[in-house]
Amino acid sequence: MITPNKTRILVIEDNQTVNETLSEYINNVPKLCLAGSYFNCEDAIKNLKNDLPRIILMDIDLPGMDGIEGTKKIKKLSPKTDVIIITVFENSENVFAALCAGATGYLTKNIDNQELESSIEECLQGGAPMSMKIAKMVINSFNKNQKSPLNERETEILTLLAQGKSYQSIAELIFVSKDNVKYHIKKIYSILQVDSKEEAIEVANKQKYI
Amino acid sequence: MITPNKTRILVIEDNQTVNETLSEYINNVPKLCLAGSYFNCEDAIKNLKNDLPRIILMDIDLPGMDGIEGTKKIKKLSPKTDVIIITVFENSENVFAALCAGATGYLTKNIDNQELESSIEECLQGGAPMSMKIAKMVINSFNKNQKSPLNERETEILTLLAQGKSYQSIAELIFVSKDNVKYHIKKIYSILQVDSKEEAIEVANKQKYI
DNA sequence: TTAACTTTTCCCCATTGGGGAAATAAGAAA
DNA sequence: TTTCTTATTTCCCCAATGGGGAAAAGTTAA
Repeated sequence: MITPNKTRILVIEDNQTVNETLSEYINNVPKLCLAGSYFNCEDAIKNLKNDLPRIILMDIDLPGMDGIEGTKKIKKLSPKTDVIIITVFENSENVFAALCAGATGYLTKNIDNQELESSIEECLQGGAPMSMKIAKMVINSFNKNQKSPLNERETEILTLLAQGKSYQSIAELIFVSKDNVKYHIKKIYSILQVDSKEEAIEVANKQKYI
Repeated sequence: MITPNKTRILVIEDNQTVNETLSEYINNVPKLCLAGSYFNCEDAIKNLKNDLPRIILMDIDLPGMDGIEGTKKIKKLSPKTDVIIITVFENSENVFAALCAGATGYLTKNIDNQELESSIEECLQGGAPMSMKIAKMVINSFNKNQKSPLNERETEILTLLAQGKSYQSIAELIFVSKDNVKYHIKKIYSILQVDSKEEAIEVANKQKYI
C-alpha cells in the first residue's frame, strides 16, 4: 500500500535478523515507511515497480546477484531511487565498485539507529551519506602523491599521454614541437625506469603521480 | 608557545573578520589552540616549522599563492598536517583541485561553530569532513553513466584502451585475438561516432561511459 | 534456403612510438 | 674568461601500431 507523505524505504539484506531489525526500525520512524524487504536482489528487482522505493538500503554480500550488480540493475531501472550500501566491508574494491555502480551512500554496519536516520535524511536532502572511514578512503583516492619524481611539465605530459593523446596532439596542446614531447617522454621513461607508454601509465597511476 | 595536549590549529584566511572569528573560536574551545593565523599562504609557510599545526583551516581565494597551491606546498613540507579547506566555492574545479592537492576536508563557509568543531574532531579521528554538497559531488564523480551505449565487452576494451594499452596487450589480457579487439574497437568508434582512440577516450570520459 | 547480422581474418599503409646520437644551448664551476 | 656538465633540440631509423576496407566464415531468423 502507498502511504502518502512517508518516505518509502526498501531493504535488501539476506541476514534475517539484520533485515528484521532494519525493517522494524524503519516502520517505527514516523516519516518513513517500509516499501518492501527482500533477502536477495532478484526478488527486489522483480517488485521494484510496485514497491517504488525512494531509498534502498542494500547489503553487498547476497545470495545470487550481489549488491553491486544489484545496484547497477536498479539504477538502470529506476535512476531516481537512491541506493545506500550498508555492509561490513570496508575494502576499497567494494567501496569503489559500489560507487561506480551508482550507490549514493556507503555505511558500515556498526551504525546505530540515530546515524541511520540522519543518513537517510541526508540522502533525502541531496547528500551522500558515508561513514567516516569510507569518506576518508574516497578523499584519499583523489590525493596525489606529494613526492612524485616528475616535475610539472613531465606530469602534465604524462597526464595527457595517459588520456590517450598522441605525441603529435600533446605537442599541439602544450605548444611545443613533437620532438620536444618525445624528449620529455624519454626523460619520464628513464625516471620511472620503464620503456613504454603502457608501463609508464601503469606506474604513474599506481604511484599516483598523475 | 607550545601548549601540550591541545590540538594546534592554524588559520589561513585573508578576510580580517572571518580570520578573527575563526581564531577566537578556536582559542575558546578547550581542546584546541591557535597555532597561528595568517592572511596568506606565503607567511604561513614561512612559519610552518615553528607553528607546527596539526590541522590547517585554509581559504582558497587568497592574495598571492591561492589555497590550492598552498595546500600542495604545505603537504610537501609537512605531510602529516591535515588541511581542511573552508571556502565559499562549491564548483567542481576547486573542489577536485583541492582534493588532488592533498586536502583532507572541504567545508563551505556557512557552517556554524558546532559543525566546525565536529569536523575538526572527525579529522583528528582520521576522517575526511565534507559538507553535504561536496560529499555528493565527490560521490557523483564515481557514478558511471547508467545508460551507456556500449555493452560490457566494449566498455571493458575501451577502459583498457584508455589506460594506454595497445591492441596487442588488450588481446592478451582478455584472451581474444588482436583482430577481435580491433573488431570491437571499430564497433565502439561507430557507436561513439568517432574515428580515433583519442576521440573515443575523450567522449567516453566526458559521458562517463568508462 | 535465403537473407541479414555478427564475428573472424586478412590486406594495406600512413602514422606512431621508441632507440640512438649528434648538434646546440644553457648553467655552473674553476 | 674558459671548461665541463647538464638540458634541450633536431634528425635518422625502423618495427609496431592503429585504422580503413573488405572478404570469408558463422549465426540467427524467417
